[in-house]
Amino acid sequence: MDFKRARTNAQVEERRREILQACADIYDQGDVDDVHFKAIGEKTSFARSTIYKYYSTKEEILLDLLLIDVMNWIYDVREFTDSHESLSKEAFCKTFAQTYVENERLLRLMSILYSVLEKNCSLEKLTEFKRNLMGFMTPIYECVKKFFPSASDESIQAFISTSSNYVLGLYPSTHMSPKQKKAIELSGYDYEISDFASACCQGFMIIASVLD
Amino acid sequence: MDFKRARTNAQVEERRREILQACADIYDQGDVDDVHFKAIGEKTSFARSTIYKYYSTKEEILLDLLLIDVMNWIYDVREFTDSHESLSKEAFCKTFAQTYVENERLLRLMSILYSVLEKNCSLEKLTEFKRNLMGFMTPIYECVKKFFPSASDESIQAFISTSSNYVLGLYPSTHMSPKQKKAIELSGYDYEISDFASACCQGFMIIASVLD
Amino acid sequence: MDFKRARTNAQVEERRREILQACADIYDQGDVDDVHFKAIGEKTSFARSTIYKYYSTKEEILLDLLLIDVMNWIYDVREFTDSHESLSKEAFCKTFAQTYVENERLLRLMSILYSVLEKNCSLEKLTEFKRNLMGFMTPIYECVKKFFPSASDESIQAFISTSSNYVLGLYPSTHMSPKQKKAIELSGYDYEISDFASACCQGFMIIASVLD
Amino acid sequence: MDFKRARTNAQVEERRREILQACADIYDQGDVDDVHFKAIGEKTSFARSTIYKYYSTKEEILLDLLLIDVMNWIYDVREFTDSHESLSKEAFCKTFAQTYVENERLLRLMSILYSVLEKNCSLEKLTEFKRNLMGFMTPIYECVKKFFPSASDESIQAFISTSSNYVLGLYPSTHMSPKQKKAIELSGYDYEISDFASACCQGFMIIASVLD
DNA sequence: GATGAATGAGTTTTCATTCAT
DNA sequence: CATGAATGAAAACTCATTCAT
Repeated sequence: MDFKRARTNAQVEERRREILQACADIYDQGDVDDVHFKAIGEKTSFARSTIYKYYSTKEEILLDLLLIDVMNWIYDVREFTDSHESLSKEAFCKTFAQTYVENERLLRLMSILYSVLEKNCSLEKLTEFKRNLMGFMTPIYECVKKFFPSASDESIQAFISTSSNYVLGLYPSTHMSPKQKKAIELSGYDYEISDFASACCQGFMIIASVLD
Repeated sequence: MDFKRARTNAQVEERRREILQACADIYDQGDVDDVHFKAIGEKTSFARSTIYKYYSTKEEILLDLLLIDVMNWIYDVREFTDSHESLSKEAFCKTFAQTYVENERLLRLMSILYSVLEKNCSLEKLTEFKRNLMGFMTPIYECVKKFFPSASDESIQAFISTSSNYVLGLYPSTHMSPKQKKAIELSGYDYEISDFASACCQGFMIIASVLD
Repeated sequence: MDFKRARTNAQVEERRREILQACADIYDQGDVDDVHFKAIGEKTSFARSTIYKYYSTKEEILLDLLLIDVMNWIYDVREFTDSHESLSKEAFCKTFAQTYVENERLLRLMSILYSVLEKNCSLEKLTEFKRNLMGFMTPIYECVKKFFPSASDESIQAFISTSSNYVLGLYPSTHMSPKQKKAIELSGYDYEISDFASACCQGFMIIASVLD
Repeated sequence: MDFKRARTNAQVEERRREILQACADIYDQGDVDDVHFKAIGEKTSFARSTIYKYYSTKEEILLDLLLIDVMNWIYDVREFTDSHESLSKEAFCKTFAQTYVENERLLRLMSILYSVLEKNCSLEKLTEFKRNLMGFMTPIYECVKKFFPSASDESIQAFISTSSNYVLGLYPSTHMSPKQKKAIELSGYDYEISDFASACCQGFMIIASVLD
C-alpha cells in the first residue's frame, strides 16, 4: 500500500479488503476463537488499533466476510443457471451441490452465524446484513424454477429451505478434524466419514422429491 | 448437599451432576463463551478449583452434557417406539420431530461439537464419547424400521442421516435471538421465522420420501 | 508396604526413606522447582497429606537428602583413605575428584543450599543439619592428612575449603543442559565444555600446591 | 519518567532499565522465587502487562541483568588493568578479588544461570547471552597477562577458569543469611564464617601458583 | 492415623480497548 | 489520521494446606 492515510473511498475499501482477507486467512486455518483483533492486526499491513476505524468488533468483520461468501455462492449459482438450458434431477443436484463445495467457508460461517456472529454486532450492521442476505435469495429461486419449471412456488421454497438446512448440518459431519477422525478410529466402530460432495448430492436427490 | 466431601461414588456422582447442571444453566441462557470455570464455579456450591478434580476442561464438561442429552433423546425415541404399534408417515414425522423439540439443547451442542468441543478435549475423552454416541444409534434405526417395515436398510440409513443433518441445520434458523428478530424486522422483508416443530415435521415428510 | 499405619519407628523410617527416594527421583530428572509436595505425593505409595506427618516443607526433605549425600560422600572418602597407604599428589587428586564424580547430586544440592534450602526450613532442622555437617568434616581432614603428612593444619584446611568451593563452582559449568550446549554452539565460539572428572582433577592439582 | 508512552528508542531503553532495576531490587533482597512479573510490575511505574512488551519471561530479564553485571565486572577489571603498571602476586590477587566484591550479584546470578535462568528462556536469547559473555572474556585474559607476563597461555587460562569456579563456590558460603548464621551458632561448633574479600584473595593466592 | 476432597491464594497470560504522540 | 504503548480485566491453572471422614 503506498498511502499512509486512507483518505479516499477507494483507499478505505482497500483497507477493508485487507482486513477481510486477513480475517479469512485466519479463519480458514483455525476456528472462530483464533480470529481476534490482535491476530488480524498482525496479518495486515497496518496497526491493530487502526482496524477500529473500520470495524468495531470482529463479529462485524466476519459478518462482512460471510456476506462476500454468500455473494460468491450466488454468483456461482447464477452462472450455472445461465450455462444450462435444462438439467436432469440428478445433474441438477450434482451441480447444485458443487456450488456449495466451492464455497465451503460459507457453510462454516453460516453455522456460527446464529450463535456467535450476532452476539457482538450492532443492530444496524445485523440489519444491513439481513437485508443483503434476503435480497440475494431471488437467484436461488430462479435457478430451481428454471430446472424444475413445473414445480409449485411452495415446493420450490420447501426445497430451498430444506436443502440449505440439510447442507448446513452436513458440513461439519463431513469435515472432521484429524483428532475427531482418530477418536472415531479408536472407538472401534468402523464408521466411514462421507465425502461432502457426494453426500450432499445424495441428500439433495432425496429432498428434490418435493419438486416432482 | 448434606456432605462436605464427596467420599462415596454416589457423592462423586452428585458433584458431577451439580457441575453439569451449572454448566447446563449457563449454556441454556448464554452461549459457549459464557461457559467457563469461573462461571461454573460460581453456580455450584463449591469452589472453582474443586471442579478441576472432576473435569480438566470445560469442553469435557460440555461433552458429558451432550452425552446426557443424547441419552435423553434416545430414551424419548425409544419410548415412542414402544408406545405405538404403527404410525402413518405424517404421524411418525410429527412424533419424531417432537423428540427433537423436547431435546433442543442436544441440537445446540451438536452444532458446536465439531468446531468447539473437540478442541480442548483429551483424545481419550473424545474417543469415549464417540464410542458411546455410536452405541446409541441402534434404537433410532429400530424406531424407523418399526414404522416403515418395508423400507430397505439403506433407505433407513439415508433417512436417519439426512434428517439429522437437516434438523441440525434447521435449529438455529428457527431459534433466533431477539436481536436477530429485530434485525429481520428492520430489514423490511416480511420473512416469517418458522416454528421449529412444524418446520421439522415438514422437512421430515419430504425426507421420508426415501422410505417409500 | 504391608502396613496402613506407621506405628513403629522402623515403619516411620521406611516412610521417610520412601519420601526421600521420591524426592531424589524428581530432583535427579528436573530441578528444584519440580520438587513439590504434589509431585512427591504422586511418587510415593501414600497420600500427599500424609507427608506432612513426616516433613513440613519440601526444603526439609531436600535437606535430609543432602545429608544423606554428604554421608555417602564421606563414606567414599573414608573408603579411599583406608584402602591406600600413600598416594602421589596426582593419584590423590584423581581419586579425590572421583569421590565427587560418584556423588554429583551432592554438588547440585550444595549449590542451592544457601539460597533455597534454608529458606523454608525451621531453625531447628537447619541447626541439626549444620551440626551433622560439621561433625562429618573430620574424615576429610584425616584423608588429606594421611596422604600429605607433612602439610600443616592450616594448609590442609586451606586445601579443603578452596577445593570444595572450586568443585562447587565447577559442577554447573561442566553439566550443561542440551539447551545450553546448543546455545554455545550457535554462539559461534568454539568453546569446549570440559569433562567434570578431569577438570576437577586439574583444579585440585593446582590447589594442592598449598600442601607442598 | 516524564513520558507516558515510550516512543523513542531512548524511552524504550529507559523502560527496560526500569524493569531491570525493579528486578534487581527484588533479587537483591530476596531470592529467585521472589522475582516474578507481579512483583516486578508493582515495583515499576507501569502495569504488569506492559512488561510483556519488553520481556516474555522473567528469566530473560534476569539474563539481561546478569549481562549488565558481567559488563560492570569487566569494566572494573579493565580499569584496574589500566591503572597499574605492575603488581605483586599478592596485590594482584587482592585487587582481582576486589572486582568480585564490587560485583557480588554477578556471582549470585551466575550460580543460578545453569539451573534456573536457562529454563524458561528462548534459545535465541540464550545464544545471544552466550555470545556476549564469551566476547567479554578477552579483557580478563589481558589483565592476567599484563601482571604475569611470563606465564604461559595455558596457565593463564587455567588460572582464570579455576579462580572463577572457586569464587562461584565461595560466594554462598561467605554470604549466609541470618538464619544460617543462627543455625551455625546453635550447632555448637565454633565455625567462623570467612570474610568474602579475604577468603577470595587467599584462594586466588593458592590458585595463582599456576602462574609461576 | 491416613486419606484425599476442598479450598484459596497466587501467578501467568492474553486481549480488547484506550489514548498519548 | 495512524500508531503502538499502556492498561485492566478476565480466565486458566497449579499447589500448599486444611479438614471431614
